[in-house]
Amino acid sequence: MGRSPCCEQDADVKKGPWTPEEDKLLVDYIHKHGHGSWRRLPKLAGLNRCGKSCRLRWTNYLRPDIKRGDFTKAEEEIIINLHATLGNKWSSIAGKLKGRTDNEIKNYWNTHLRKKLMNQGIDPVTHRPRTDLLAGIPNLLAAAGAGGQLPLIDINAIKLHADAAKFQILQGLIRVLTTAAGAGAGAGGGIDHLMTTMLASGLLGQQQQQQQQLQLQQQLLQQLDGVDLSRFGQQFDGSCNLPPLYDSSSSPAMSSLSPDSLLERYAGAGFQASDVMGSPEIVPPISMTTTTPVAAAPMPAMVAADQDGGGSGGVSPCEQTAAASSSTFEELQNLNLDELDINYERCWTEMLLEQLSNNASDMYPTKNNTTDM
DNA sequence: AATACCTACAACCGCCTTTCG
DNA sequence: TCGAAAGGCGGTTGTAGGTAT
Repeated sequence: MGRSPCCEQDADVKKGPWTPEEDKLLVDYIHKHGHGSWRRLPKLAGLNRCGKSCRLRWTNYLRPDIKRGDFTKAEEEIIINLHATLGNKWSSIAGKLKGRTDNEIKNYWNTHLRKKLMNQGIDPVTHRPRTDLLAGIPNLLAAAGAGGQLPLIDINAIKLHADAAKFQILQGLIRVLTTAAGAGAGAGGGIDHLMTTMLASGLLGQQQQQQQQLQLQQQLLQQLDGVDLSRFGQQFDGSCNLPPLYDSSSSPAMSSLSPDSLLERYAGAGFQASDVMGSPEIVPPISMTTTTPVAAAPMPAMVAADQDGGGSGGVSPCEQTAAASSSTFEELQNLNLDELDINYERCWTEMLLEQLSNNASDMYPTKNNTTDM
């Protein structure tokens, strides 16, 4: 049994935006007498408002120590770091940012930071890389099986989604390094600055844990050394405009693919991906009859499967042609993200391949997914 | 110019915890 | 110790201003 609202008994109290006159009455009264009992304050101050409304107006807007204006980069970093630890404990977060109210931080999170993280490929709830880009694939394939007629699947779009998922994992890590490096230039480097920020924000207890994570990020940075990231045509804080997985405008002859062949193509063949990342348009679907693969580097999960003796039992076509291929994604794929001891439960390739193979084997249980292209 | 839609933010609501007689 | 009042908190809503059609 909850308490009744503080002003329920007085239906005549004013609601809505405060006028400058009301603000002045409230400020003048508090400067003279202090707020005392909030419930009694409105009557004493000559305001037709409920005490709770007066308290909120004072604490969120009129208090003299409130800092107005845009959030700084450093404040953003602190909010993001604290949110990763504390969750939606806005008042606790506000306690670490002088002059900012919980309400202001909450609003800023909901309107700016949440979207910013999403665009960077980071789940704003878990603060880990988003996996939702892969989430639609099982439904897609299930729909193909249930309907009896295979959908129009833009294979290049699937490839693009998968690459974007991987790319966003990189973005998440790179973001930490690049933003910290920019803010802390000349003061001992990005990592040092990040540590300083964390110390300042009261996260001393988390330091060692974070340091371990930073070491992993440094490993990544070493692997990125020499890769010209500007070639990918993406801003690290920008969003990826991904094409739909279905291309409804395509003719069936152009793009109908069984889950089997989809799996084969995705896992074994590789694609000419050099144009994909920089271009927002849908790449024309690959025809079923033009199957000459232009291989990118082998995906680690598939190489591992080959080594286990399953599948082709030998060198895959993509490995045979990898040396001659020229893909924008080669450099990223060669990063061997999967071998990094990153604290993600599963890498993107495992998730994608598992989803694809589960659906394929459900629909075609006896078929063997060998690459024979 | 009118309308619809979107975004940001102030304010409100309802529940929970703390305080106090 | 108990219950009501007061304060605190997080989620949600309302609204003003900006932008697109």
